[in-house]
Parts: sequence; C-alpha cells; structure tokens
Amino acid sequence: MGRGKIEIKRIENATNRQVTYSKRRNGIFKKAQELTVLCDAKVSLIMFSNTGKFHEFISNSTSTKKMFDQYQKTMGTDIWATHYARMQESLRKLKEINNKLRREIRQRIGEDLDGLSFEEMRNLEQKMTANVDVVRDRKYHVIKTQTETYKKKVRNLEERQGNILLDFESKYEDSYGLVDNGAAEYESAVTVANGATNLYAFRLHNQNLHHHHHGAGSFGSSNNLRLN
Amino acid sequence: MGRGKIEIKRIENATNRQVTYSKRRNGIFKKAQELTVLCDAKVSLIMFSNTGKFHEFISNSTSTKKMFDQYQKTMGTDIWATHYARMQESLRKLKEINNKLRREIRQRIGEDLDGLSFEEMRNLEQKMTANVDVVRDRKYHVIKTQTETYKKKVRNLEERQGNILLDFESKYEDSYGLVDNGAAEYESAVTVANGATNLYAFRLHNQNLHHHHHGAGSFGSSNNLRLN
DNA sequence: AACTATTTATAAGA
DNA sequence: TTCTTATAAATAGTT
Repeated sequence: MGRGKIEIKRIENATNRQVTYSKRRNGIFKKAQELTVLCDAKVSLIMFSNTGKFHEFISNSTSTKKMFDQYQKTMGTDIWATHYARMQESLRKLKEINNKLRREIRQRIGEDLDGLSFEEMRNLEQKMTANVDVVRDRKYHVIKTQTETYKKKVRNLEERQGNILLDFESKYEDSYGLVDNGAAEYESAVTVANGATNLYAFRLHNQNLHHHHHGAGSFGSSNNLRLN
Repeated sequence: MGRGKIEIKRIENATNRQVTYSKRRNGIFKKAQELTVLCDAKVSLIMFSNTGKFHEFISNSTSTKKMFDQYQKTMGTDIWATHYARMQESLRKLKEINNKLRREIRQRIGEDLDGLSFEEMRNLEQKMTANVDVVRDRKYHVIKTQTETYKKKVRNLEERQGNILLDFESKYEDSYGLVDNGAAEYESAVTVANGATNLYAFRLHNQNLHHHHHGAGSFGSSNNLRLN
C-alpha cells in the first residue's frame, strides 16, 4: 500500500526506517483504537523502537497494570503473581499470628477473658503463677549476682586503697614531716589515678599481706556489706 | 476499506462484532509483525475481546516478561513497584511488632530475661502479679456465675418435678389401683415430655404450694447444693 | 471461509 | 516533520 510494493524485511536506511516506524506506529495505534471501540475489546500495545524510544496504546476502558494482571491470570504464569501471592499470604499469616499473640498478652494482663471457661481460666492462672515464680527467681538471681559483683569491686577497691596506703607509708616512713607536704599529696593522687596500671605491681608485693589484713580485720567488715 | 464506510462505534450485532474482531485482530497482528521486521522494533500486543477471549502478539526478539520489565523501567518503575514496596514495608512492620509481642510473652513466661535489669525485673514481676490477681478474680467470678446458673436450673427442675408429682397425684388420687397400670405410666411420661409446655399451667395452681415446700423442706436441701 | 467493491494505509516524492 | 498521491493492503458486506 503505497507507491510501490515493499518487501517485509528490515529497512537498512535509518532515516527511512524511522519514518516508516513513525507512520506505521500511528497506523497501528489507530487500528487498536478502532478495535477497542468497534468490538468493545481491551488492548494493550507497547512498543520500543530500535533506538529504544517507547510508545504505548491502552484502551481507555482499562489500564496497563490491569492488563498485566489480567494477562498473568489468563496465562496462569507467574511473572510476579506468585511472588505477590506469597507476600499476600505472608501478610495474612503474620496478621493472624499477631492477633493470637496480642490475645495471649491481653489475657495475660487480664483483658479479653470473656470467652474463657472456668477450666481455661484455671489453666491460665496456673501458668501465670508459675511464670511469675520464674521471674521472681530470676530477679533474685540477678540481684544476687549484682550484689556479688559489687562485693568483688568493693573488695578490689579496698585492697588497692590498702596497698596505696602501704606503699605511701613505706615510701615516706623515713620522712614523716613531709606527710602534709603538697608534693607528697600530689604523688599520692597520681598513684590513685594510675591505679589500674599499677595495681598488678601492688598485688605482687602485697600478696602475703592480704591475709594479714583480712585476719587482722584492719579494714573492718569489708566483706560483709549491706549489699548482702 | 470495505464495501461501505463504517462509523467507528460499538458494533451492536454480536456475531458481526465477533467477526470484525477476528478480522481486525489478524490485521493488527500482521501490522505488528511487519513493524517488528521493517523497523527492528519490539512490540507487545495484548488483547481481550469483550467475551474475555485472550490473544497476544509479541515480537520474536523479546518476550512479554521482558516487555513488562522494560516498560516498568521506562515508566519509572511505577506500576506495582509502589504497591510492592508498600507490601514490603507492611511485612517489615508486622514482623517487628510480632517480635516485640513474642518477646513480651517470652518474658512473661520467664524466658529471655537476660537483658533485664533488677528494676525492670521488679516491674515485670509486679505487673505479672497484679495480672494474675485479675485473672484469679475473673476466675472466681466465672465459677460463681456458673454455680448460680446451675443452682437456678436445679431449682427449676425440682419445681417442675414436684408439680408433675402433684398433678399426677391429684389426677389419680381416686383411682389408686391404676398407679401400676401401663396406660397411667404412659400418661405420666407424656406429661414429663411436655413439661416445658405445661409448666406454666402447673405454676399457676402451685404458686402457693411453693413456699410450703420450701418451708417444710420437703424436697430436701435443694437450695444448698455442693455447687455453692 | 471466500469474494470483491471500497475504504484505508502508506511508500515515495516533494 | 508534514503533505501529497499513486498504489498496496485491509476489510465490510455479501455469498
């Protein structure tokens, strides 16, 4: 249909090809529109030219997304239908689980008990009582552990303090008059600040003294704090 | 293009419409194929007739799925991408809520308590104890209600039974010899079976007797069942 | 499903 | 691109 008959094969001249694409594209769109109206059909027409240019026709009675969905339903294929369905299913299940969890919690805080029989209530109460016991035990365990941790910390601190005192005494025992000297006080403070670093050294030469301290009770009831 | 010019509007004759659909469908498919070859283009053509019949054309250089993907990329990924993203988000949120609910329950059954401080444990225990109290109260309420319902039922049954007996006695008091008669027994059974229907009548002429029964204790400890 | 008188699409040229 | 126009192609109505 034109000045001459053409063979249906790729048009090598790019300009020609582009012109023909444009003309025939309009033609096919017109045909699609006519089919839509004449036959009350739904048509989705998507095309990309060889240069990547995009054009589409869609019957005004529908949308491209609808056509995609309908296509997939018809073909029974799963482009993303299965994925979509799987997500829907996941959502549904999660919501269901969610509701069950919520109900369980609500029952455990004393709401939503209307549907329960006496037996169910009895079971629920028993479970809850047992669970409270577990929590209570755990609580005691925590406070006990915490107390022991504090106890150890206190013991360490006391030991270190004792060591510092001993160290200080041995360092300055032959210059008693300097005890109130500012410089001496400064030294002491530094030692405390560096306590962590020096602690091990202190320990080494006080190992034997420790029992002595303990036995003599020279640091008072250090191992029997109120934290017990 | 035909024996006569036609107006582009819905063809009302169904047969005609179907024939035209068929002819034009072939025409448009041929055009699509020619466009594909001549212009090296990619075409996806999907159509549904008004009767729901499906037909498609796809350039042999591509596939419908590829066209879908390319379409979405071209359009800025916005057909079901947002829908998809929204679902993903919903899923994520639901999972998060779910985990929180699970954790709460696990804590309430005495698991997953490792992260809790003493204070938190104390609060949890207090909450749980209070909640158990609520459940226990509710349990008592249920058993009490249930007991009272049973009590009422028993009272009704006893009353009806008494009425039947009274009725029976008054009916046959002057023909004592018939008590063991089969017919009499049948009558009695019928009366019992129709108890509900006759109950009101019985009640009417036994209203005064009721207190008497009660006071005399002639039906035993009917109002002091073990259900209390 | 085939026929064919017409309409429509479009190839080539401007 | 758009218009023109000769000609090919499509198709409405008919058989």
